[in-house]
Amino acid sequence: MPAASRRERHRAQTTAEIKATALKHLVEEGAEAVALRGIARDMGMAPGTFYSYFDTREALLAALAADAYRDLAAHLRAAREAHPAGDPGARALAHGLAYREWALTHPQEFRLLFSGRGRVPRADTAESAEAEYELCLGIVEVATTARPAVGGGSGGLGGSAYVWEDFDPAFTAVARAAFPDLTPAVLALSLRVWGRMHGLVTLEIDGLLRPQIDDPAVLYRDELCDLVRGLGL
Amino acid sequence: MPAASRRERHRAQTTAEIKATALKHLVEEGAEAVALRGIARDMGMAPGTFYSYFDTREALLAALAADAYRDLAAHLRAAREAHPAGDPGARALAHGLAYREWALTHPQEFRLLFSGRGRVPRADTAESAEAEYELCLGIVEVATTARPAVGGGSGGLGGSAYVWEDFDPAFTAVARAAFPDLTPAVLALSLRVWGRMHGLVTLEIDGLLRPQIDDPAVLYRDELCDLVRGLGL
DNA sequence: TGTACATCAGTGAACGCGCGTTCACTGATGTAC
DNA sequence: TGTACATCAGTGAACGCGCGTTCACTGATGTAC
Repeated sequence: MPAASRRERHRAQTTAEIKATALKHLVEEGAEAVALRGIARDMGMAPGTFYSYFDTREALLAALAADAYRDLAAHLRAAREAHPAGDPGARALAHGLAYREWALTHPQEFRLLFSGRGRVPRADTAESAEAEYELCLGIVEVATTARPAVGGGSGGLGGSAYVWEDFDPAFTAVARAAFPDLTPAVLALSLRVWGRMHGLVTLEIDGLLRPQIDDPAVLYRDELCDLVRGLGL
Repeated sequence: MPAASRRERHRAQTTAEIKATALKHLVEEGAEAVALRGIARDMGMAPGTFYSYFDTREALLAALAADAYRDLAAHLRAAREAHPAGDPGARALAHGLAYREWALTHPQEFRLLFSGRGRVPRADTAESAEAEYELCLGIVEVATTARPAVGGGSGGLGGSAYVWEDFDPAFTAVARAAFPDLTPAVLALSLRVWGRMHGLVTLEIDGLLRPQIDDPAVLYRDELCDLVRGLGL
């Protein structure tokens, strides 16, 4: 592969600058405030130039979303891996705490990823779908460490019987490749675990917890501890 | 009180029509699509007329949100009251199922209430604050029925020690008036219960569950059953 | 190494759109005597 | 009951804004011979 040409390097650089400028607007004012003209203005370029780099405004937002997914997934993985594999409880707890931490420090990105899909860009490229999967796989990793009690014991996280057909084939293929011991029950459990983390965090981000309780952190930690206990870790 | 004048009746009627038209747009296209000019167009009136009825676009959205809160709270209460007070487990389960049901049948209203506060109108009138409280009180009602195990037993939903000062005084005043036996621990528990219901429902509404699991209803029901069991009901 | 051609980032103007809000004004409804 | 005045819903035009996207064109960078 030959060294990147001047054009190629410049192109990559400008693409990055567009994304960086867009991200600035996203962070400061939210996704609706990410406007081609605003970005062009900030960069001192003509509005039309944008279309040399992205097909459409949606494509830009999709790119930002893919980046955010990767960033979040990396943050969660780092949190997990700060604890030894032999202590799955600590890893699960760390993952959960990191989820809230990232959401609080990146509220607009969090909203971009999780709020109001349909009007916000879907992951269409293979690249961003991969990033989305990676996030789920992190939770699956946590769930796979759960102890037998999970199966349906009266104390643990019981549930209905699940079979592979209940899930998206593309996703299960990836998940089973990553975790050979995975069972449908554990996959279902993963989604429930995600739901538990997501509920309190979303309520807090959207300002629905704050007015009523001073310190949502304590509440969230309690919930996570319960969760870890429920997983038998 | 004298009978409403012709003007008053007409005013009430037009206000209702504006809200109804706005709601139609909200339901069909989302909150961003609720536009004064669009509403005026639909109603065959001049754009400026709107300002005889609402101070601003935000005020209209706040009114819609207050209505939605009331509707949701009523739906949940009806679900609870379909079961006898002597069966708190059934009431709790019904409340939880009704939460998802309402969200699925009113996704845009659900988003209006819970997504991206800050850019969406806050409840500013005493009226809409009341509607917001009512929703919380429904969950508190569920939580107050929880059995002693809640206190911190290893099997139930344990947690940190909470005191009244951890919560918003205005809210606790209302809540304690409604439920004299209420303790800080139960109030904290209420918020956690809300979080559990909210997490999976939000993920589903935002399309994050669907791609991966075919039938989120089963998952959600499992989660609720676990919750009810955790509450000792 | 130098020339001829292709590529494509970037320009600047324009298209067409819809929005929230304001304002001077008309005309019907309500009120006071 | 009738007249004089106040209220206020409703009009229609305008203000000023920003947006996404397209298009004919310039000029620099890259490629082939």
